[in-house]
Order: sequence, then C-alpha cells, then structure tokens
Amino acid sequence: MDYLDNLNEPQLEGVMNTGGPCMIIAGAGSGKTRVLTMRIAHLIKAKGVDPFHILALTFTNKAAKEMRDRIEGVVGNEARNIWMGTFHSIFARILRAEGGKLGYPGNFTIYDTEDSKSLIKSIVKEKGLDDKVYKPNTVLNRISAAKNRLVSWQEYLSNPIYLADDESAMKPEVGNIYRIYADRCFKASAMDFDDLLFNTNILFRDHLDVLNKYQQRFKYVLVDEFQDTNLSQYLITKKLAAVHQNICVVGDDAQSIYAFRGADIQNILNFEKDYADLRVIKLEQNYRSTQNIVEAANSVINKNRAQLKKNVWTQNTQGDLIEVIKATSDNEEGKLVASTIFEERMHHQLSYTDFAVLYRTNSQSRAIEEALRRNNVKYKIIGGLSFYQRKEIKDILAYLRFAINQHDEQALRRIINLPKRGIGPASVDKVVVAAYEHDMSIWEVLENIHSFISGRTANAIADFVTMIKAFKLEIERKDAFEAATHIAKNSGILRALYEDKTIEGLNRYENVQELLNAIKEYVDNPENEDKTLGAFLQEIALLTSVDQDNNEDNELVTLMTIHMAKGLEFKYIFVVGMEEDLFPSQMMLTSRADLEEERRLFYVAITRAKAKLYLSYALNRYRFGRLKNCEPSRFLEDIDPQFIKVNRLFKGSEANNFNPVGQVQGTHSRYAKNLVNSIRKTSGPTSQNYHKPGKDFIPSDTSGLTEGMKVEHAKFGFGVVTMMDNLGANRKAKVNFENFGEKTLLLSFAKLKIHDS
DNA sequence: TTTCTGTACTAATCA
DNA sequence: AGTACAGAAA
Repeated sequence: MDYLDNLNEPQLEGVMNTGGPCMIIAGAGSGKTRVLTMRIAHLIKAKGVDPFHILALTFTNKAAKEMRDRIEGVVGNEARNIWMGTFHSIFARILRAEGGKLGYPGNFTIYDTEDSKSLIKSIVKEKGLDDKVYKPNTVLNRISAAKNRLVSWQEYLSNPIYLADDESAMKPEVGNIYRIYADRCFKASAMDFDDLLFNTNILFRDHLDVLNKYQQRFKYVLVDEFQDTNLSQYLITKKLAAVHQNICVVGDDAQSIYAFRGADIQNILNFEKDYADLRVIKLEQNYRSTQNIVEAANSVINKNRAQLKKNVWTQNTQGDLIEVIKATSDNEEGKLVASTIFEERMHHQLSYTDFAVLYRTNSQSRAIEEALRRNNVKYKIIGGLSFYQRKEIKDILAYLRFAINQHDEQALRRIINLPKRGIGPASVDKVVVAAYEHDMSIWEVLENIHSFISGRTANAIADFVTMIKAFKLEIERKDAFEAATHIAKNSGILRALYEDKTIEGLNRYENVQELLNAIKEYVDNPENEDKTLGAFLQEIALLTSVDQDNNEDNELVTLMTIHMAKGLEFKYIFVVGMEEDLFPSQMMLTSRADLEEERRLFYVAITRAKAKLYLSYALNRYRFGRLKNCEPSRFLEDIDPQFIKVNRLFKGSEANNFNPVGQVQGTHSRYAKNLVNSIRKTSGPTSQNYHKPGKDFIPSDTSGLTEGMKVEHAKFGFGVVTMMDNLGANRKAKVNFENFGEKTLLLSFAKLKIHDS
C-alpha cells in the first residue's frame, strides 16, 4: 500500500475511515487534495468499491482532472469510471438524461451570463420599465439568489418578504421579471447556470424513482471545497447520500469566498448538527509555506469572528519577511513588480513559472501586463475575457447552438442578421409579436413566415430557415468537426471575417480557425466518447476559466484574480492593488459579513505563497480613465507587523534605470489620440459648403437612371452618374460630384433630381 | 435597413 | 480606457 506512505496521522485517518459521514477541515496547504484522492483510491483498491458507485464533486474541471489523474496512478484505468466533475457538469449530464420528466428536451441549451442578461434586458424593455432602475446585473443577481435558495418564481411572488424587499429597493417588478424570465428560458429549452442545480433539486423532489436510482448508484459521495457550496448544492448532495450515508466533505471555512453566488458558510458550520455520528478530522499541518507566511496569514484570519477553531502550523523554515511595495501610480506598481520579478528570478535562479501576480479585479491586469511586456517578461492571464467569450467565437457557437435547438431565443437573436441579410431589429420584433399573438414558438413563425409578413424581409427569413434546416441535417449526419466547419463556411460568417483585412479582423478570423481546431481536437481525443456537436457544446458551456490553461510548461508568469488562484500555489506571490475601496472592494464595506468574506479572500491570497510574499499598493490609480487618489488597504494593518519588512523603498531613479526599453509612459498615447480627434473634427466638409437646392427641387423617379446622366443631389449638388449597380436588393449608383468627388448612393434613400433627358 | 459617429456609462469576484 | 447605445444620414 505505498500510496499510504508519507501521510501524517490525521491525513491517514481521512483516507482510511471511509464509512459513514465525515467532515475534513483542511487548513491551507495541508494536503487536502492528496487526502481526497487517496481516499478514493483506497475505496477502489482496498475496499473493492466499484468506481461507478463513487461520486466526487469539485468546483473546477481542472481539479477533477488532476484528481482523476492521480487516482489513475494508483488504481489504473478504472479511475475513468468514477463520476467525477463539477457540480454543474455532473448534474447537466443527469438532466440531459432525465430532464424529459421536467419537460426539457435532451438537447437543452445552457445559457451563460451574457445570454441571461440580454434576455432580462429585452424583458425589461418589453415591459416598458426603466432600464436604469432594472439593471440586468442587479435583476439577475436577485433571481440567481432566489434560485440558489430554491425559491421558485411562484414562491417568490407569494412571499411578502421578497416583495417588500423589492418594494423598498424601488424595484417592485423584479418578481414579475423572474416569472417571465423563467418562462422564456423554458420556452427556449434553455437552462442558466443556476437552473442546472435548481432543476436537479426539482427532479429529485418530484420524481422519487429518479432520486432512488441515483441514491442506489452513488454509494460514496465526496465533495471538495465544501465551504463554497450553496443551499441548492448542499441539498442535492445530502439527498444523494441519504441512503448509504457515506458522505465525505472537505473544506476550509477560512477560505470561503463565494458568498456572492450563494455559497453559505453555514453549510460547513452546521454540518455537525446534520449528522449525529459525524467524524470530524482536522488537517492543521501546513506543508506549503514558510513559518512567516503561515503565521502572518493566521494573524489576519484571527480578525474574523465567524470561524471554526483550528490551529494551522508548519515545520517549514522561517523564511523571508513579507515585503510591502509602495508605488506612486498603478503604472509604477507594474514596473516595480516587473523589476522585482526580474531581480528575484536572476538572484535565485528561478523559473518564471514560480511567480504569480494576484489582483482583486480583472481590470487591474492591464497595468501589470504593460510593465511585463516592456521588460520582456512573458506572462499568461488566467480568466478575464476568455477565448470562448470573444464575440466572433460566441457568434459561431450561437449558430451551432441554434442548429441544435431552434427554440434557443438568445442564439437566434445573435445570428438572424449576421452576416447582414436584411433582417433588422424591427423585423425580429414583428416575428416575436406574431409568435405571441398566435401562441406559436418563434421558430414556427419563422418556418411559415409568408403567412405573417411579405416582401423582401420575408424572403430573407425564408432563406435563413432553409439554411438552418440544412445545418440541422449536417449535424445529424456528420461529426462535430465536419458539421461545425460546414456551418462556419455556409453561414457566411467565415467569409465576412475573411474579407475584413484589418488587424483585428485577421485576429478574429484566426480565432475562428482556432475554434475549429479545438473541435477537431475534441473529436480526435479518444477520451471523448460522444463526438456530436451537442456534446462539445455542453463541454465548453461549463468550462471554468482555470480550465483553459493549455500551455502550462512554458516559462510564463501567471496573472489572475485571487478567486481563480484558490487551490493553487506558487513560490513567489505578488498581491497588487492593496488599497482601500479596491481591496477590500468598496462594494463590500456595507456589512461585517461582507468585510469578513473580503478578509478571507486576503487570507487565500497570502496562503498561495510557498516562499515569499510581496504586497503592493499605489497612491494614484487610473479608474474609468481618470486618475484617483488611493489609500493603503486596512488589510495591511491586519498583518502582525513582526512578519513585515516595512516599506521597501525604491528610489525613482532605480526604477527608471531598470526599464531597458526606456519608452516614455503615461499620458502620451491619450494626448496623441485627442490630437487626432481634434484634427478630424476641424477638417472635412462642414455644413456651410453643402449645396443648397433651389425651391423647385423635386426628387425624380430614379428607376430609369443610367450611366452618363447628369443629376442634382440635395447636399452634394451637381454630378454625373459613372456607374450603376442594379444587382442585389439595394440598387446603387456611383456619382461623380463637381464639388464633393465620387460617392456611392443608395437609390432607395438618396434624393436625386435628374437634369438629363 | 445599414452604417457611421458622438456620447454616456462603466469595472467585483465565477459556473 | 473600452464599449454599448442612440440618433443621423445614406
């Protein structure tokens, strides 16, 4: 049993005691993943448990994959059969199989946050409400919070407390928006992220046969990062484990940082009450960090009131003191971080992969990136605007989604006029109204468009429907890669991007090629059994940002938010932007609970560091394009001063000398841009040199217009027709004007008087 | 219906 | 510093 070697006593206990309910409280860096993986390996290898009977829930696909790989190292191929994945992906899988009982087809779409927000936006608009009051973000958060507490729209609308809350927030219509939102999602055969958990709860509540099936199947249930579960997730796991009672949760209350999406720290604090025979194991020895870092972290977290008693300690060396860097501006902060990374790496012969820069908000990455680039330090960013959130990628994905599910309203709105095919928002509204009036689905109206509207738009819509039907067939007959390539080409999207020869256009074209490559890779990967487009879409809909990290071996500094860094470790950690209103965020200062969550976030940041921790702040920072004064964060004072080396001072010259490129920073580009704008404003034709037509100016019928005719335009004056374009829906004429040169005019709009007969 | 342009607003964290 | 939106012009 060599996999049991090198485990300390509580770790061993966590691995060996596999029967009955168990909670493992694991301090930062105490080897909790190791315990969890070895526990599963032990179940399979020593206890002879069939991997099909084990359910292990994690928060990222990456964590799941890592655990699976490590288990595979002990038990071999069998590890593939464990039900292991994120809450969302496991229950999406179950809902694909069982969702029919709730009225959802197996090919339901998963709406991402952008889809949800734009749906809410259109509902607010349709109801004629003020979109300044009903901001999509606010409304969605409210709906999301309700779903995470398992409050349906019916319960929401009949609960006087919620209604009073909304009333006092001057948003009395939120409940009704929730009702319409839920209805529209259902009609679109779509579930948002919260629905995946909400509907699983409904499924298990209303269909006991289904619940029973999965209760029998999952003899062992394990949950990682338990402190981050919300009520919805908690109830699912509790229900699934109710028959066999073999539930093991692993977590650290000090690292609970997802209250904003409904995570409830009470789940971990109250777990003991739920299970009378609960075995509690505490992992308190930290193997990751130096003594200084561990104790500095302890001194911070002790400022919080709500926590379980535990004592994290380490046998590691004392290590360096924490250093605080003070910068005058966010640009200088970036520069100091870059130069420090450069020096430390040289001095200690480290790899760039040993460094990570952590920040509170994604927008802070820009200044750091710029400085790293200037100093030729290669870096990678985790999270932020990810590949799959790019517009051109989402456009293609919307086509794929719609070809699979014609009820997907958000995908339809995205693609129906992309590339431009003459179906503008006015036409889309007509279709939606028609669908509403005749109690039909939008797709049914589109299919029979000639019974509702006529003319050019109707033809364009009919062509669109024909195209989608062809794509449908393609998907049924071919694998994901062939189908996606066909759709990208025949939808006209690829061509439109190809014709855009700007740098951004080129990039976008390459991104789409990259997406197709990714699909090819997916199809070629033998681990993926289901090679349909639907399976691929499901996979990427539930990708977590940490998962999209495919160049791990390169010499790169890692940049990410503190949230993304949870569960990771680096030798050197830089936490930047240690300023009031930024970290802690000004939005978290309203209650003690919020501030404590923010402090736990700081605790997570500190405990990522193995060898050395740098904290930095700037006295001035650009926000919304304006320079703002900043104060050092209160969290700096939370650290016991004995672990801090007080302000490491950089002389201005030292920092400047480091810059090997020596470019002038600051407002230069802004200034240049303003200059260009002002030039553009003062040049070009202004209203006074436009032609003034005589009083008898009456536009002629231009249907007989031909080349060589002399015409008068209301603004451009006299000119000669040089070329006619009678092709396509819009007739165009090229006219060479005496005072304004050659212009292309759309004849359905341009008012021309013909002076040639 | 489409395209261009000025401006108003924004950025908290994630699946 | 970006971008989403409204309004004008074509």
